[in-house]
Amino acid sequence: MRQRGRNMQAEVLAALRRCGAPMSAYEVLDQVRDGNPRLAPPTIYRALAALIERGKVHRLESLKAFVACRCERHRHVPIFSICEECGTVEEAVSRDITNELSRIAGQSGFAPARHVIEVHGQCARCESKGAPA
Amino acid sequence: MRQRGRNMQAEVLAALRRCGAPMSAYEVLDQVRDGNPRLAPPTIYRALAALIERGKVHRLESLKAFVACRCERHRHVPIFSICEECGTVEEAVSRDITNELSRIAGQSGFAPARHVIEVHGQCARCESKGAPA
DNA sequence: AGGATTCATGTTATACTGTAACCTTTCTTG
DNA sequence: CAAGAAAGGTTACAGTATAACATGAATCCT
Repeated sequence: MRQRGRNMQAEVLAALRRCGAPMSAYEVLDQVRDGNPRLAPPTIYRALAALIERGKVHRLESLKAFVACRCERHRHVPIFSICEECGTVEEAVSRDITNELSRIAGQSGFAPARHVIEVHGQCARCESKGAPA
Repeated sequence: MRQRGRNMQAEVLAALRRCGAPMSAYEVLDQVRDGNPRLAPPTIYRALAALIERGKVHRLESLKAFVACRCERHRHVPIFSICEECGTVEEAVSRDITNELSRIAGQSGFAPARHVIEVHGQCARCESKGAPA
């Protein structure tokens, strides 16, 4: 039951995984369109929203882009390292940070529901290549 | 010298401070436009970019919005708590978190340059009003 | 079976966010 | 004053996202 919805989601997720790097919604659209000539933005955004809901995809807020989740365990708080030279994104997890972050936010009685943690900088590879920060 | 540029920045910053809450660039535009009938987006975006550069304004990536910095000390890493009920935003600082975050990201040789930390949830006030998360 | 219902997707149109590119004005400096 | 630099004006458009309604397939219920 309720199987139809998963098709588009599967195609979108596959496109994101093939790419590996962050993709804009419109890049996903172009990829998925290959098979389906008439695909419009809402379809992609709907699939992305569902995948994010299911923890299969993350949105990189500071890049306006999307990536497939690389962790087996979904339902975690992802920490992204974003290289501004090459665009590579690493996904990490730290219970310490998320706990501490919840604690800080909670000091004023705030109830955290969703964390956005993104670190921009330069990856080891680009740094060693000599590109100055 | 070089004084002209600060006027627009001052108006934009004043608008953000008057408002207190996050504003979209186009909301700022509407505010600042009162005095200057023909003001176009690039002017606002330029002023915002300069203010962000100077640490006077932060961009809330997950809201596509801007707020005046509330801390006296600029050049810190801000941590934002964003209430999804009422839109209120609190700005906090934690050296522990930013250090730990840099450490985590640095494990793979990544050199952090800019941190984005935003926590969505429900503020104490909205929570007590009974709005269920 | 057959109609009602539900839900993903198709479709159209548009709103919102952001910037490229070029021009004009003002200020500074020699 | 001429030359140059920096800010802002202006036009136009690119990129991101969603509202609103139509369509069609699977499911449910009697």
